[in-house]
Amino acid sequence: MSKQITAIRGMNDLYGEQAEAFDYLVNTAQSVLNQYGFASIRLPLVEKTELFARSIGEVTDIVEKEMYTFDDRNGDSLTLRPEGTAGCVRAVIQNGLAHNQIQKLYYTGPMFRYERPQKGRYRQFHQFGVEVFGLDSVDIDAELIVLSARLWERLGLENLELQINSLGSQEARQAYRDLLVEYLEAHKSELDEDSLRRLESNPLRILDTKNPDMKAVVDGAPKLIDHLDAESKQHYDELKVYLDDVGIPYTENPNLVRGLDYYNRTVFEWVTTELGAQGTVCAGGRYDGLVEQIGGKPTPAVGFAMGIERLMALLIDKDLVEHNAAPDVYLVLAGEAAKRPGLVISEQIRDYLPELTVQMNCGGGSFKSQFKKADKSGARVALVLGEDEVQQQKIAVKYLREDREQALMDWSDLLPHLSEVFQRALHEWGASKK
RNA sequence: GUGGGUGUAGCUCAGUUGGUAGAGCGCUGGAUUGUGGCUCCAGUUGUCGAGGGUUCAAAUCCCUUCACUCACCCCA
Repeated sequence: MSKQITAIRGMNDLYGEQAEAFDYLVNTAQSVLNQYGFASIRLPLVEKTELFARSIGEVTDIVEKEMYTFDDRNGDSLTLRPEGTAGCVRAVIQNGLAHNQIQKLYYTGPMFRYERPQKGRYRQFHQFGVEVFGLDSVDIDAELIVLSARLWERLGLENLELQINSLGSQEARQAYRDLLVEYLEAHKSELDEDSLRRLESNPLRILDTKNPDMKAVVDGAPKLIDHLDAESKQHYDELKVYLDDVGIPYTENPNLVRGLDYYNRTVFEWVTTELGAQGTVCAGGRYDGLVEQIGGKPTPAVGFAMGIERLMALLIDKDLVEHNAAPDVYLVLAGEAAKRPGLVISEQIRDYLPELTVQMNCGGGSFKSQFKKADKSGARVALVLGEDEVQQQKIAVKYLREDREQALMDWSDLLPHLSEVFQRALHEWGASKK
């Protein structure tokens, strides 16, 4: 026996309940976004490596050690996208979409990061991203938060906490960063190993530490919110007013920073305590400088991304997935001789009553086991097609889960009666169910 | 990259102080039932994650390795 080929670590097959949850989530998100007038954009999975280096930040962990990077046959360095914003911004610039116009876009698909897998974190994971270009004022920041809240409501998700913060302008943030480093240098002896490393790479992230021993140091640190530039301060205050207006509760988290370099001003996260360590289910913010940084004209921009696997896990845990509708009709074939006409008749039903879903039993099985399958499928009625001694070339409509039959008729009579019989059957079934 | 836990049937797992494997679910067939739901009977599948070692004998003890999983880190 040859060695079994397995999937790549951290890249999972989704089937059954999970696949259903995935599709349900994406479809629902899409429908909400369409409701808000956002348009779909489909983007490549592979981009030039330089794009991510320039946008995400050269010294982030993502770029330094988590990207799937390889050489194309012509020697270009390419990378499987580790996130969606960079590619979206590139596409918007390249296609002139931000030229004196506003774009409200959404996309979904796989992202790739070489990380050690754990709950809610995989090497191939999926995001649903939303990006808006060309709007500077805070009402769009608010709309993004509001529409995400509506999505949670549509999905039936409760207990998601909204955390907000402002990073200020690039300049204010830089100035604050210097101030923070100065403070932390003075308290270097109290810092843990991770924080000492971050002091070099990304000092703002020290504020976000999970180490309780660091609480005192972090609490004593200067707050970014106290060092915002005036415009950002006003922008942030307005955001809170908008959120109050629509009645969306939020928590101000002064330690909420971003792993990606390009954010400024508004940042927000929807978090849950029900998923273990990976509690952020949706995160985003403003990135006004990024378009220019990647080579476009200065264009304000704001967006967010949802982690599909994490939301899926919540939906499944709470049994919130709206399942695919059961078939209306399950075709039971009594005897070998019924197989051939079975296909013909099931197609005739689909032609005649295209709104019905018809599942045909294929591959045989005993009469009894076919009924078991019919029952399991959740179908409303079983259409029994028989050519054996019992059925004698008759069609029988049987109500599943009820002690009711049945309209026997010859095959040749099927089509004229089909509509009437089914409609009556389905109607009565529906009525009895209520 | 670091640390903990776990690998036995398609799934969930049991397997006592070492004696070459079991249950439930599922699946298949049958009995009963109003040709399906409940009940009952029968059948079905394993290189016990992989490689090596100790032993008369290893799922069980030792070493190595791989995979899964949780946490750190990172992040959606």
